[in-house]
Amino acid sequence: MEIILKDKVKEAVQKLYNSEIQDDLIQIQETRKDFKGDFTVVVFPLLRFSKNTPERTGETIGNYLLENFPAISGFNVIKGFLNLEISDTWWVDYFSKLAQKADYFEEAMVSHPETILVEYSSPNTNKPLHLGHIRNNLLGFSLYRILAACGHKVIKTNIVNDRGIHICKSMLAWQKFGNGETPESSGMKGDHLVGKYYVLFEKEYKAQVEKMIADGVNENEARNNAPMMKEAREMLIKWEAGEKSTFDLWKLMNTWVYAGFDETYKKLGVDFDRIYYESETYKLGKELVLDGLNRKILYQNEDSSIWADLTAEGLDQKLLQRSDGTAVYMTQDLGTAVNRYNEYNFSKNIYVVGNEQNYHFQVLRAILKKMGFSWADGLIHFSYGMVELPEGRMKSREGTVVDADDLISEMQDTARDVSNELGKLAGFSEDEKQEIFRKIGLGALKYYILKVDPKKNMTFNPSESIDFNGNTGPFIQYTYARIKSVFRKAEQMNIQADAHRIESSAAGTKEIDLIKLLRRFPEIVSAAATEYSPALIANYCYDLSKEYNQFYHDFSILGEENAAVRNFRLVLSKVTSEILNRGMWLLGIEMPERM
RNA sequence: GGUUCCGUAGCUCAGCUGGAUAGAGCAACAGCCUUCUAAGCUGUGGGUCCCGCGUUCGAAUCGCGGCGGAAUCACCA
Repeated sequence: MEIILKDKVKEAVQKLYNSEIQDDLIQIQETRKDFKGDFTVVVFPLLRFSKNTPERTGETIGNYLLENFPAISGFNVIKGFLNLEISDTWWVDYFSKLAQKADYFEEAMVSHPETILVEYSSPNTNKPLHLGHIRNNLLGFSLYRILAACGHKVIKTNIVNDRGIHICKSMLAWQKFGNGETPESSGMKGDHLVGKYYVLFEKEYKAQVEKMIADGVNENEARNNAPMMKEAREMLIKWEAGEKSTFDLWKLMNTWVYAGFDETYKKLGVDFDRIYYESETYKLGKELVLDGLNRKILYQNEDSSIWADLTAEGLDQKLLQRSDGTAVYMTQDLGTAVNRYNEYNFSKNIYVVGNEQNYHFQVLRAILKKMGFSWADGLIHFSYGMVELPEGRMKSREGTVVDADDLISEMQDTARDVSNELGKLAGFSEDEKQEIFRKIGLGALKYYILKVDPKKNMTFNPSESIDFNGNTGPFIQYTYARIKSVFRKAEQMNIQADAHRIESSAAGTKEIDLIKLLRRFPEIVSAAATEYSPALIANYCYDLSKEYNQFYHDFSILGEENAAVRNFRLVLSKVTSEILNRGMWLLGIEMPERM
């Protein structure tokens, strides 16, 4: 509609003032709620053509449109704003087409689909997943769904950081203090068990450093030479050399961790198309580094460590290979990026990684470009903010890290308690109830996290996150469940929603308000895809739910005597529920039929 | 110190490429269940959009300069 109006205004200016005018001078927007009308033309930019006051110009253009454009049924001018009223017939006609559409994503489809890799999760195998990872996983998965809904070919990738000195730390601690403990023997989830030994390492290491400092060693030296750290470094060298016992232990502990991760991913409802392991890509990274050295793009120190000089790019010197010949994080990432490009020939490779690594990705891209890979421009760091607690940052040392598994089960427990308290779901089987509680608990958690702008740091307030009122996932789920309930009743009464038989006389202003919101869905999806922001969809779904709830409250649907009006409201309800369902689907949130 | 990001109600957050009187939720208070689900709806109170300057018909939005906060600048990942 906006596009048609734009053309019409353009035509009006041309006819009335005899001037050709650029498109961007014509601004059409939805009229604010407190004014009469549907669309507003901002006339200020047009004054230079009319050479007249804003009011007179508005009047003149308004009159022209009224006479030459049947969809317009009236207008008013307030200050410099020309408010156009669109006839109900036009709206109803528009809605009728929308309601008969099978695919609500159609208009959001891009004309040139791309191959896009979305890298997310990227866990370390030495720690279980926590709240921060949840944000990562939810954002990544949702981004995948949004891009795919727009028609792109999207591949979900997950690179597992399964090598490096940090892995050796938990292995070393397990060797020293583990006494052969396994997930089976301890009853612990594998990732939690390995995490336990990582913490043990840090504790022991810290104690050694402190002791050395107390004995007069300076801090840096103590950190470097503490026995635990030395042993870990030796282990890494052994591992890179492929020494069998080290390698076997590594493999064993990895299987524990992966089993643990899979369980958590499954609960969260996320998955991957292609999993990479750094243990498989770091060698390519090392080759690249050597190649770069040969081509004099990189340089070597006397201690034989290899560096990139990025001062010309406004960055620093960056280490790419240690003096002992082992790879660092950056080396691995160089390898993975090249590996992926060779495999998929992607146009974009989106990394969902926290903003603490902004610098890392700047450097990664700079090095790749220096090496001559022009596709490095397609590497996009989707940088999201930290999750903080009301008391501040999560600190593992203080035990304030919110564990992903615990959080998920707590949310479901709360869903159960609230539901029972409200006396809902009587007469359902225990399994059915569990399934509903699962959807609500997860819905609350996911929505709470996804509704905020990804790039901002966010506060995770536990008591707020389990609130099911207001701008929350369960509120939207509730709206949906309510509509479903209407349709269950309608079926009993043998009433159907018939999108082919919508009569324009049945529309009121409240209905048209809802239609206006519904029509924005494709636009929101496109915006979410280009701005990488699931939050846009979340907030849209909330607005729509709120609008519908008011509608629901104001009108009787099934009790309505007039069949045409009843049908109109039913169709409206139907479309609302479908769009809510799809919107939430893009966020990875499931909708319960009842709650 | 360099780089990046953030600063909107007591709290958590919206506010699209500049547009009319800045919006929700939570918290507080007051109402609404014989009806299609009250996890809802209605109302009241609550603002120096961090500060200043600039750009222009018009700035929470754009630019510059401050102030405040976060992250990062490791032979950690």
